[in-house]
Amino acid sequence: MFLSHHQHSIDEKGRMTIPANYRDELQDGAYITQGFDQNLIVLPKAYFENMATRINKMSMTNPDARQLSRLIFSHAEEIVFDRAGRILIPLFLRQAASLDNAAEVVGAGNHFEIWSPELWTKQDAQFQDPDFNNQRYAALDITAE
Amino acid sequence: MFLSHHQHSIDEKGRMTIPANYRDELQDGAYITQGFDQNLIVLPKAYFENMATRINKMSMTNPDARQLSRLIFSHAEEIVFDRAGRILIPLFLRQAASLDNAAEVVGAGNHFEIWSPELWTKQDAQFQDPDFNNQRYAALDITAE
DNA sequence: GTTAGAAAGTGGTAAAAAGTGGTTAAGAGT
DNA sequence: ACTCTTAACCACTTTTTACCACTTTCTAAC
Repeated sequence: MFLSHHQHSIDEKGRMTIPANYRDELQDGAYITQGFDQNLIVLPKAYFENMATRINKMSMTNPDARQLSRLIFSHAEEIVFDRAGRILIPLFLRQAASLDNAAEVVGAGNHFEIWSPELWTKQDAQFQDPDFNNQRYAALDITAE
Repeated sequence: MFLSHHQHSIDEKGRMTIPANYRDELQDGAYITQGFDQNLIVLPKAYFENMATRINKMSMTNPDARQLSRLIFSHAEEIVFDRAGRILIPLFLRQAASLDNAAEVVGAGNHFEIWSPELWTKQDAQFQDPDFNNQRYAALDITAE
């Protein structure tokens, strides 16, 4: 499970360290692609393939389905680690997420996201607003059992 | 069951001792995350995973689901004890709860909370006011069975 | 009530791991 | 064959984690 969030640097080559405690879950392979909110998403292989299957099942006559398919697949790449636990983020993905020389790596349960620090700061600020949180949590109906 | 409350210190590294009689219930693992009232909450593993499963089932194409997922997972961490029974509270959580060098550890039944002493004092003062208690809880129904 | 023992809480230190920057080697393309 | 790009490797710095030792508080027995 991908939790917490960490700020890491991106060097001129586009290399970024993946948090050490995330790497185990990516052992069997992983993919990076464009997210829905001007961010990037990284998914373990099994999860990505599951998603791919579902998208492929959608009707090709549905314009939205075609768009979704393009968004995910044409921007996806398999992830490769170097010895120091870094991955190379392709230039087109860095541009898509407005990434420069730093990034926020954000856990999201079964996957994690990569944000530009500026955009993440805005996003995170919302989470400090109690009213906002109450509304979101209400959808969950948290109970002990 | 987590009962009573204790004031403990937080050192420069962010370490805080968990009350000895709380530790047994966290034996199988636990998570710390942001609470609703400018505090932190600590949940036993089963409780947290139950919630996580529900969130992960939601569709990634739903913007609200994505928000909720980020809110919960990016602010949560698994708890690890050192030999002295302490946990490390990450800086971003300490900031979210206005924690400095001391904290109030507050039992809440199936989980417990961590408060800044100042905020807890305010909260606690309300409980000493009979009128406040009477009005506030009238709508909630508590029966033996 | 006093004292001894044990447990809990706190502070500090050293070893290990994580993260970052740079350099060299390999390979593709011209 | 040469140049440019990419990827693997190496070395350093910083942070983190595990361990150790001390002080205080609590418990229990005398």
